[in-house]
Amino acid sequence: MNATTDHATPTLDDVAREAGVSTATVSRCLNTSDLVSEQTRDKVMSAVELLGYTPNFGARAMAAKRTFTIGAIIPTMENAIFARGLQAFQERLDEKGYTLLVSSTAYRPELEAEQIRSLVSRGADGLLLIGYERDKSVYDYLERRHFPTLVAWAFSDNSPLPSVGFDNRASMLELSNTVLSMGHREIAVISGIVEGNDRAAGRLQGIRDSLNAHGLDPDRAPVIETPYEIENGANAFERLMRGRRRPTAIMCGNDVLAVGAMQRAREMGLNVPNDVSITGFDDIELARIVTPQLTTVHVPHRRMGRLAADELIRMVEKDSSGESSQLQSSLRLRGSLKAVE
Amino acid sequence: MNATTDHATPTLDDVAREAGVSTATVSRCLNTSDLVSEQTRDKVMSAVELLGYTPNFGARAMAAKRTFTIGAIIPTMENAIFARGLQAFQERLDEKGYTLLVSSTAYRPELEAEQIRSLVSRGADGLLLIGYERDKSVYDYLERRHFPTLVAWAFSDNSPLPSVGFDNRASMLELSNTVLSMGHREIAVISGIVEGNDRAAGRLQGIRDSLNAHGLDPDRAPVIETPYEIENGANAFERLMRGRRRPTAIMCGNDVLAVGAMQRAREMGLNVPNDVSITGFDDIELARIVTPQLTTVHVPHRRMGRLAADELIRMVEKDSSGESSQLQSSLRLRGSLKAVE
DNA sequence: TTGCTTAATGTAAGCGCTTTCATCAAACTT
DNA sequence: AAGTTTGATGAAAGCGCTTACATTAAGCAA
Repeated sequence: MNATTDHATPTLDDVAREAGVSTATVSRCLNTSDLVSEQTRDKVMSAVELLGYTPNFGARAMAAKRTFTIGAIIPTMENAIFARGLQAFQERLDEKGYTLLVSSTAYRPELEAEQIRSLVSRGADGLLLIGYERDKSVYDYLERRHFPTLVAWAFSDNSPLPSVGFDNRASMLELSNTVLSMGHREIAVISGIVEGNDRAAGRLQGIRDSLNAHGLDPDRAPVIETPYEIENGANAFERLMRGRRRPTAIMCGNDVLAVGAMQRAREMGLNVPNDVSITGFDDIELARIVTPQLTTVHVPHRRMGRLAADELIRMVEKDSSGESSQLQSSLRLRGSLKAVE
Repeated sequence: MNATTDHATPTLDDVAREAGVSTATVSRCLNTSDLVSEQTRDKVMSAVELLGYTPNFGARAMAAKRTFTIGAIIPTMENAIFARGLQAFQERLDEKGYTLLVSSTAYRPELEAEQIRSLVSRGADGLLLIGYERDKSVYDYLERRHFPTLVAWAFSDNSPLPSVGFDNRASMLELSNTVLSMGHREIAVISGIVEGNDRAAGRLQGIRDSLNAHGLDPDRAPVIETPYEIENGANAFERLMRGRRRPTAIMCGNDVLAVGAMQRAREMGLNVPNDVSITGFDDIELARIVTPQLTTVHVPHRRMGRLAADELIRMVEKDSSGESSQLQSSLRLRGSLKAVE
């Protein structure tokens, strides 16, 4: 049984034998090819080609203690919230010769620790996490191993890890100020689940601070917390509109909830923005697809992704112990928000 | 320097030493724990806990030749086309103790071969691919290794691999028949890129066959091929509507293109469906978010994902050499399609 | 010519696991 | 009591790589 008819996956040894050199030489060809003479390299590469050889990743990782793989754990892949930023993150990693491994917690923060372990055990060289709110034990685990880890989608001065993101509270506060300046006084909020999610909490706090600053009692504004799904936004909208104090503006924790709200408004025969104004957060593609277009907070997702990739690679390659950077968001005023008459 | 203050990742050896047993026993605890006495197991588990030990995936894969990991390669993660099906696929894998590794070709089929190699080298036990149209060398590579591989999102009798999917041509033919039966005679098509994409090709062929069956010349219908992105759908729409023969109905290769078309229609001041009817394919969430709602072909994505997971696991565990199954799609007639007056 | 440097390659250890096989004590047979 | 089975554990090989170190041949200076 020779290598060509053998059904097992070919190994470095097979290649070495086929090319008539040692395994060390084959390995050098594949990794540091300038250490090998051209003639030998050709021989080896032909053998690689002939056998259809692909290096075994696990073996390589074990021997080299390096994988050129970065892990990222995001709360969801379902909707587009993280898509653009992650795409940019990935593109930049690719450019620099790294591979991205993504996993999702499906918004169950308790799964994160397990997924971190999984990515670490798979040999990831570094890790991207979303937001800084998580169990201390997770930080301990990463700390103990000196594991290069970066936080994105949130920025805070007292994050235990370097972060690349924006100030969720301040961004939402700005939007809320605008809403109030348009004469709205009956504000309702459809928020993401705040527990374990600093971004959602920050956004909600932004609204409360804004109300406070305008002399309104934040505790009087109805708030519904619900997971980021279109259907949930729709249901929350209906509940709010059927409530005692009918809001003139509903501020949503993100665009997904806002789009759900708009959908239900249409189903209920309510006109946005004439009967009620609706705002979102993130400025995903969806925000400009709905009718009317959605007023929201634009986050520079692509830039955030690129910056995160650059910084994380710097950390992995020991050129940095992790620098944080803060990005600015900006308002996008569109048809779904209208001044009170 | 003992294990507790040591910064390196703890290994099986460390655990064994801490627990005062051999590495074999620790390994057995972690894998086939019924072979170990309760007393020993407790000792070992405490040590695992204490050290924060996580097995090294690569080493484990190398020794066990098994990873309980399944790879999937999809054309894009950007839009929601594959999201629902993949989600169901993943959920079913999870239930059965497998982990999913996803990578995307960003609609560049030439990247697929490389990604397959990457997943194989990472030790995937099986592979899910989308559609059956790909270079023969890819099939050879998989064949040579007897690598368990399943095709989804397409069904064809002569696929070189077992497949779980639906008949793209027949599905689109049915929709097209409906459009024609509503009196439309000036049909235009916004198709995905056909080359290297059997699903897109099948759908286009379905329209052509339908036209033919109705005594219309398929070659007279304008067709624009463009990648599946909202913006592209919008641009194609504009070109078609500014063309010489203005269509009364535009059939799109998927919902993403259709939504783009609807968006541009609105921007151009055209009313859907009064000025022009628009149809999609896939029935993703977006189809019911736009105004008017989109007429499209509903594909049972979740069921496809689950079936694919079940069958692939069966193949991996050698209980099956791969059975194909065909799913039925169904029409969703909504506001974006209207009969010609 | 001799000795020294350099380039190209080989040898072999070791990365962290799983698993076969051997060992040994305890628990049964008869 | 002697032999046999059973259950729990350990020793060590080997999975497929990378790399430190050793070796060899070639090139060069003096």
